[in-house]
Amino acid sequence: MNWATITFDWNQARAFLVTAEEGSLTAAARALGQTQPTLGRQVAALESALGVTLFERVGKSLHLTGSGLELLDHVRAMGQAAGRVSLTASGQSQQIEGHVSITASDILSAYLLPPIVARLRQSHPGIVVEIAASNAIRDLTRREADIAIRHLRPDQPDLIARHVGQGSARLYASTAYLDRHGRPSGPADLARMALIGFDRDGVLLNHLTAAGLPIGEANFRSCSSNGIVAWHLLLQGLGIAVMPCDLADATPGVEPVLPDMAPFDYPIWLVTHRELHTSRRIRLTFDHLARSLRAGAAMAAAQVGG
Amino acid sequence: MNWATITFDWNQARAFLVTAEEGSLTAAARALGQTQPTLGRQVAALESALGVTLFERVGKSLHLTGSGLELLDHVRAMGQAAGRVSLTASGQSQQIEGHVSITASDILSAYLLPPIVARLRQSHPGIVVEIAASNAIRDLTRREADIAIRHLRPDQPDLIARHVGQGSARLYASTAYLDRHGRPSGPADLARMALIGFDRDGVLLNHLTAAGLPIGEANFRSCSSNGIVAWHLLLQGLGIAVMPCDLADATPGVEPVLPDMAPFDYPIWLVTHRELHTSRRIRLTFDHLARSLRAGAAMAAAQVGG
DNA sequence: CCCAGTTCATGCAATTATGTATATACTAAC
DNA sequence: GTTAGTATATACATAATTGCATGAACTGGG
Repeated sequence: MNWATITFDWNQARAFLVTAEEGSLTAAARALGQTQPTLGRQVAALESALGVTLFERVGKSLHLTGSGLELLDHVRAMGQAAGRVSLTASGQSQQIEGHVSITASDILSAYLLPPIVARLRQSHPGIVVEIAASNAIRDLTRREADIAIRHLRPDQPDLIARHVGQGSARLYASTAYLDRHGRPSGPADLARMALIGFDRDGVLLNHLTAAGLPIGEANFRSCSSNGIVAWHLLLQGLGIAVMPCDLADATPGVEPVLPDMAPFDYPIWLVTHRELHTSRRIRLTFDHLARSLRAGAAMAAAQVGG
Repeated sequence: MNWATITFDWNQARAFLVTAEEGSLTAAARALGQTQPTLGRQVAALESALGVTLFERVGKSLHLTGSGLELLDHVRAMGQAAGRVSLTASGQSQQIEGHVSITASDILSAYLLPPIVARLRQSHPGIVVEIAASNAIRDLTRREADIAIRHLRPDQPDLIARHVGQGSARLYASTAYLDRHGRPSGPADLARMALIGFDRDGVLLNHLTAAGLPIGEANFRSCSSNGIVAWHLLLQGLGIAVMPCDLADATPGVEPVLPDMAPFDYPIWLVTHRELHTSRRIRLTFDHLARSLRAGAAMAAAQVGG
């Protein structure tokens, strides 16, 4: 191998990659945790080292040149390989100390995970947990998180999934709202009531009409893709929403709507990347989450049953 | 993309790659033009950053751990992508100033290229030429040289080849040797004479017996894979060797053996990588070599014919 | 036209990495 | 056992890189 050809500065290549992908030096600096002057100098140094103009400086913004576009392909390949290095390294790392990122829906993140993480950090203070609360599904194969809590069984072969239990959800509203608008005695009464939705694309609507509820788009008077916002809309008496039983049942001033209706059951899956499951630190977190969620789901099931 | 995962130091990754491939920090430092302490610190820093032990320090030598082996695959992919970056960059570079490496057989390198390179450097002082004299075929796809002079038409599709003429070779010996051992009057007389070979694998022998010469392994009394050494063995009167006509005919004290025999003709191909042919600097060198070699071959052909 | 909001470039101080020289440890051969 | 050869670790002075603060230039909106 002719090593002389790869003696350009690889960190400068990374600077170029992130700058090109993010669109500006400032954004790249944000993404990499460096500063804009540093990135600017690194890209300039790479241009000088390779003898190629990568960006055209047209005042404010940087525009990729044709040469830059050609090079970007290969630098992107470097980046993907670097990602695999990082993934494999995390998997191989047998240290307990270190960073673990968990992604889950915002409601789960806010109301279920904190006590679980607290116990984990008590028993293993070296583990630094980052919770990425998001209702968008993070791509574990792109390393957007180490562990994900999902409600669908993942089908990608390079992911490991464990079914840790069943969650239940029902229709809830605040006592104030029900006092004002009356408590529905059967599904038919819902037609005239206000519902709080999660999104605009009607997934929730389809789900509810499939359960035989006589509602339409007009029933959704407010909505938020953020589950916690939806929860607070409910608390403020803006209407009826589907909420996890264990959260709603434990909240004073909130009561189930149509309590005799069967709850919606959803599975809880714990998912991680196959490579990461060999990491002691991540496996430990994974197992702790599995135990805690299983216990929590059992407790919630007991609550619902009782 | 989650850039946070690739924020480990990529130069440290390169240090690990070259150290693992070369087998020691010292060798890696040699290969990269750095020093052993630097490489040692970079590898150690990478181990610390990734939380993985890459090498086991058993006294003198470093042994890759299992984790290191796993990671090496992906770091190697980074290196290959880096090589493509470098290749593409050289191709995209429109600068005349810069480095061009040429590989050719040692005889060609020593006796034919220097005046050609001298003229090139006179007209374009910014071009720094490196001549890699080697009878081993360098791999242009691995960027072991920018331009190669070959005697076989290359068949790889990503290489560009131009046929720049025909070279001629004959059997030669020093006048001193022929005075001592007599001048053969026909091919049959060669059986008792000393030949100078290029290598041990008999390629030359096959070539000569195919031409109808009655010789065997026993005729090769001396040999060197280095063509210049073989040439000096000839000059010292150690026997008969196949040599390019334009070199031998221009050397006093050297005369052809069996001058009526048809010369061995071999093609001269100029080869470069498809990517590099878009580079102004390399294309200029390529064209200069093509012109010069074509003229040289024509001149030599005229010499042989006359 | 001006102004807020961004973005890239530059000067300077502090940090960080690098090379030189040297010490130490191991292997192989006589 | 001893010695030459080779490899990795450490101390310190030097060189390079980084971040901060600031300036300059462009975009879009009122």
